[in-house]
Order: sequence, then structure tokens, then C-alpha cells
Amino acid sequence: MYMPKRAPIAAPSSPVDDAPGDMADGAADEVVTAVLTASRLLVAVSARSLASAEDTLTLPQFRMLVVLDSRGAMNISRLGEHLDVIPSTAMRMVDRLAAADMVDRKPNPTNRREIFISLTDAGRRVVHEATERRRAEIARIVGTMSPDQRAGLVATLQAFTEAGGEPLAHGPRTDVGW
Amino acid sequence: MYMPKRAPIAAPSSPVDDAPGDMADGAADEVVTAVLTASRLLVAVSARSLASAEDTLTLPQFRMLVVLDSRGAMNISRLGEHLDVIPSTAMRMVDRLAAADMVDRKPNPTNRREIFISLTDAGRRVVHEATERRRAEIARIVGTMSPDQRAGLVATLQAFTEAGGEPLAHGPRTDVGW
DNA sequence: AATCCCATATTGCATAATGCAAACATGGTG
DNA sequence: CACCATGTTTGCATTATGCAATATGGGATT
Repeated sequence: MYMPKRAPIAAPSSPVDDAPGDMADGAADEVVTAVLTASRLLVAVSARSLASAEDTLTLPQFRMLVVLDSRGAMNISRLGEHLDVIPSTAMRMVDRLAAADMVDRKPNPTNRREIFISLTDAGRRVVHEATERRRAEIARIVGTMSPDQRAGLVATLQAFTEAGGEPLAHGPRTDVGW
Repeated sequence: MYMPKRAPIAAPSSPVDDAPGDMADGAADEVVTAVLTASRLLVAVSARSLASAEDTLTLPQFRMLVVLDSRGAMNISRLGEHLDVIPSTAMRMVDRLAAADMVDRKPNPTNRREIFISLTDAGRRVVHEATERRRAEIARIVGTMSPDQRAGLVATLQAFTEAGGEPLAHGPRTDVGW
């Protein structure tokens, strides 16, 4: 297997003045790089653990199953909202997961417009197993951090996400890239 | 534009015993969720700022241009390593960026095997402009954090990434999903 | 020199995810 | 009923990606 070294992606250093009276120029880049580099590691580890079984899942698929597992059955539009994708995207994902017998489509008798998507038994089993596999992998990494570090990391990241505030808008594709 | 609310993706709560004498069960999930949620925000913001111009870029394309800008011309295999993708993937990305006149292919006279990829003037301009746009967007978010928080976040994330250690292996696709 | 192996680039193949637009059905409201 | 909002579905186009196979060139060994 191809095993390249990891290289942090720094933003091009531009000799531009700092933003007017706000913060040092490099601060934003630094945070972006740190977060995205960490997330690439996490995504790689997750993808590996999700793929290391009989029923392999992609990360988006895993996310969909997790949503269904934790929030219960719902229609495609709602499902898409939870995943921050438009309905047609959720649609195709459901197509594939249904083909793999992980989810079911059940028309809602009282509202013939909508279709409820629910986990099959197989889907539930798979998502639980995948979760365990991933948990084990991640624990190996997180285990090297002190509880203080862990707590601080989570708290700060949540603050950061909170600061972002704005709901994830659509338009530019975000599957493609980090 | 579709504007769904952001929902943190929690791992399915499984009533399983904690890993034998290591750490609380939820710790790994908590960190994963925090990092991936933050990164989704960041990716969305980045994608938006990269797309908000005449010459739009995807995030992977932006990363490629940044590598070329900061490390100079190199062959396709090397380029792929910097981006953690196999050569054929780097190949197609170069195809597209070359079609958009952002990069050049120049055969190496002294080694007819390899082709050197370099930024065109347009490519350099675009990557610098894109960087500025993104920097401005991110600064708005990062600006709400105290310098202490920022520093702590970066330090902790770097520690985390360090702890991950292992180079990003290939196999399961990682474009698909976070 | 002939051989053999490794590094490179390149292309065919397949797949997932994604957004957008359009078509179509259903539910409510005025 | 006329209209509009809500949902599902499909056609279309694109990007990124890995894998396998092919072709070419560099070097080293015999």
C-alpha cells in the first residue's frame, strides 16, 4: 500500500499587512491548518475502520446510518438536512444503502407524499459494529492525550464551531476536499 | 439556497463496557465528533470562499496549488505524495488544472521519465487571491476566540495529529466523507 | 551489450458523492 | 377549483479517488 508522509498544508505566505486592527495574519491559517490536518487523520482512520469488515461503509454512509440509529426513521428530506445535503443527494445515498439492505423505504400511509427511511436489522448491526471498530482505533490515538487535554480540545473546538455559527450553506461541493 | 441546520453526528450510544482499564467509552467519540464537526464547518467556509470568484477552485485543487506555490515545481508522483493521493489521482487533477491554465507540464530534459508540474502565472495569482479570500472568512470566525484559546487549540490539535502518528495509508477512499 | 528491475506517467474502468434543474405527485388554503 | 408549498425522483454533469495494466526510460548486474 502506498504510504506517503503527511505534510501539513500551509497557506501560501503572503507578505500582506495584517487585517486592519483585528488579529495577526497567520492566526487564521494556523487554525485552519491544524483543524484540517487533524481531520484528515481522523477521516483516514475512520475510513479504514469502516472499510475493514465484510459490510464496508463510506463515511457519508456511516453518518447516515448513525442519524437513523440515533434519531429514528424519517423522510428523505429530513435525513438530508441532518447530513447537510440536498434531498437528491440523500436520495442516491439511500438508493445505495437500500441496495445493500441496510435501510428500508416505507411509504407513510397517512401522507402519501413522503417515504420513511428506517434501518434494517442488518443496518443496525453494521452501524454498531462499525462504531465499535472505529472507537477502538480512535481510542488508541486519543488515549495518548491527558484527560485535561482531551477536555480542553473538545471544549475549544465546540467554541470554534459555535463561533462559526452560520448553518452550512450549499453550493460549492464539500465532499470534494479538505 | 438550501440552508439546513447543523446537527452534530453523535456515535450510536452503545451500552458497552469501557475499554479495559483505558479510558471512558465516550471520550473517543467526543473528540471525533468535535474535530469532524469543526472541520465540516471549516471545509464549508473554505469551499465557499474558493468558489466565490471568477476562477473557482475545489479544495483539493487549492491544496495542490498551495503545494506547488510553497514547494516549487515537482513531478506528479511527488505532488501526489504531498497530497496523500496515488499518482493517477494527482494526474487527473493536474489534467484539470492544466486545462484551466493554472499549471504547466514541462518534461525534464535530463530525465525523460518525469514531467515537472509548475504553477503558471495565472495559477499563482489565483492561489494567492483564493488564500486571501479564505483568510478573511476564517478570520471572522477565529477572531471571536481569545488568543489563548487559539493557541491552545492549535497546540492540542497538533498533539493529537502527532499522536495519530501513522502516515495516511491508502485504500479506502477518503474524499468521500467526513 | 543484454537483461532485469524499478520509477514514472498515463489511461481504462468503476464508484461515491454532490449540486442543480426539471418532472411529477400530494396536501392545504383561499 | 386554483395555487402554492412539500416531497420524491431522475437526468445531467463534475470531481475525486483507487486499482490495474501498459509503455517508456534509468540504472545496475551479469
